[in-house]
Amino acid sequence: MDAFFASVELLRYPQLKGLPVVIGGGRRKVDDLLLQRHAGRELRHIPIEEFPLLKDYVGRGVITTATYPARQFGVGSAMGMMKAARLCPQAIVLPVDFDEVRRFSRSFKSIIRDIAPVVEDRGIDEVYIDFTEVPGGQREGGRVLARLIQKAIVDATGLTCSIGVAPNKLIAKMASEFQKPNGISIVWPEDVQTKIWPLAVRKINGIGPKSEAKLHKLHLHTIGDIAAQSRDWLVDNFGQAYGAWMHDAAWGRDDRPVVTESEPVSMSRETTFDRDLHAVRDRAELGEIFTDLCTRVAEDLRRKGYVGKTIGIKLRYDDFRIATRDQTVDDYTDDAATIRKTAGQCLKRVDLSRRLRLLGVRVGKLAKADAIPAPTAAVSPPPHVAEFTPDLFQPPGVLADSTVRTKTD
DNA sequence: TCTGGGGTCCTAGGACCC
DNA sequence: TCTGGGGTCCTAGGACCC
Repeated sequence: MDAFFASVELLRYPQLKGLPVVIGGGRRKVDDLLLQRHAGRELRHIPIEEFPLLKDYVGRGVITTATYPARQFGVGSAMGMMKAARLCPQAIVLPVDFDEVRRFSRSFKSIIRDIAPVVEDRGIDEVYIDFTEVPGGQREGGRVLARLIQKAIVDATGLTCSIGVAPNKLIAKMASEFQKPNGISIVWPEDVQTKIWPLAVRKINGIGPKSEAKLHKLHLHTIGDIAAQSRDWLVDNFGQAYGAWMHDAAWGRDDRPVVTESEPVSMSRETTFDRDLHAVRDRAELGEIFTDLCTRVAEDLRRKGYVGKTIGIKLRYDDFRIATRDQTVDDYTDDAATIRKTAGQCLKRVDLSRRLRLLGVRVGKLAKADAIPAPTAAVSPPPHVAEFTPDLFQPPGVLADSTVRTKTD
């Protein structure tokens, strides 16, 4: 989908069309006042001058989506709001309306599935579609079907998308970027040398900032530069799995299927604080946030019908270092109090002397709740078992955690 | 003036088992 | 007295993606 979050907002505020608009920042920080002032009035009649501007933004958010006019100023996804404000102070800023975005996400995906049923979910604004067996899917190299999908989506939602058609997911993903916005691009196997090899290595889905930096250090800048290396050389420099994959990717080889169904692996909630917090000095505030995160993860699990048995925490320190701890318990759970207790034990095993900017809670090793029999009290060990088995080789702070493991003693 | 939130997958060492 | 080769699970960190 083209500039998805921003496009969804433009449906409500068509008066902003053609202007630099960015979506992002904290929830409800930006336009509550605006909406209050205009309660009962049609949103498309709110004067442009009354929308909040990026230069007035304060906070720690990043940009989720920028409209194409805003991108001309160098503003883009994942950029900090403060930096964006310097590049384009006059941009209008709106918060993310997740409920609305999810509504449109479900809508465009369902429209696609009605036309071509083999669809792989790739997040809120992206899918892979298998054209192979769709009637007419091969006409004009897929262009006819791509046009049909674009038209069906724009007719139903008013939103545009860009489509890449290629022999595999790897090339299709790159092709989808060629004609943005509202474009279609067809890439044939024989086009790899002319259309793919000149591109920067970073355009490969799977090469991120770290690998890009390493490739640059080795004087490889384009995908063609990678393709010119031997498989063995790439394996020597990037490891067996990644090196071999990189070689295949540079040659446009990818045999991954379009996967239509998958089970979640983990669910988590995390939050960045308005200001950095200290475990001791801001104990009460942190405690509240912690409980809230556990409650919300538990709600997510129940709403979606899952239970999990690996419970973990994530911290981000003021210097941006990340620490994670997790612990696998004996019984699957979706209970907020259980999650909080176990996550609390994880918290004791991590350095809390530094100030924190983020706290997160995660539940992994998920299973469908209805596939797991409810745990019975009878299988729990008597409490005294735990009390008499302290582990002398662990530092004092870790003792609490050893009590949980004693069932296996 | 720094840099969100929700995910997946991979690696690597250690415990433990047969 | 010196010591195998599988395998799985757990944990921590990290790269990457949308």
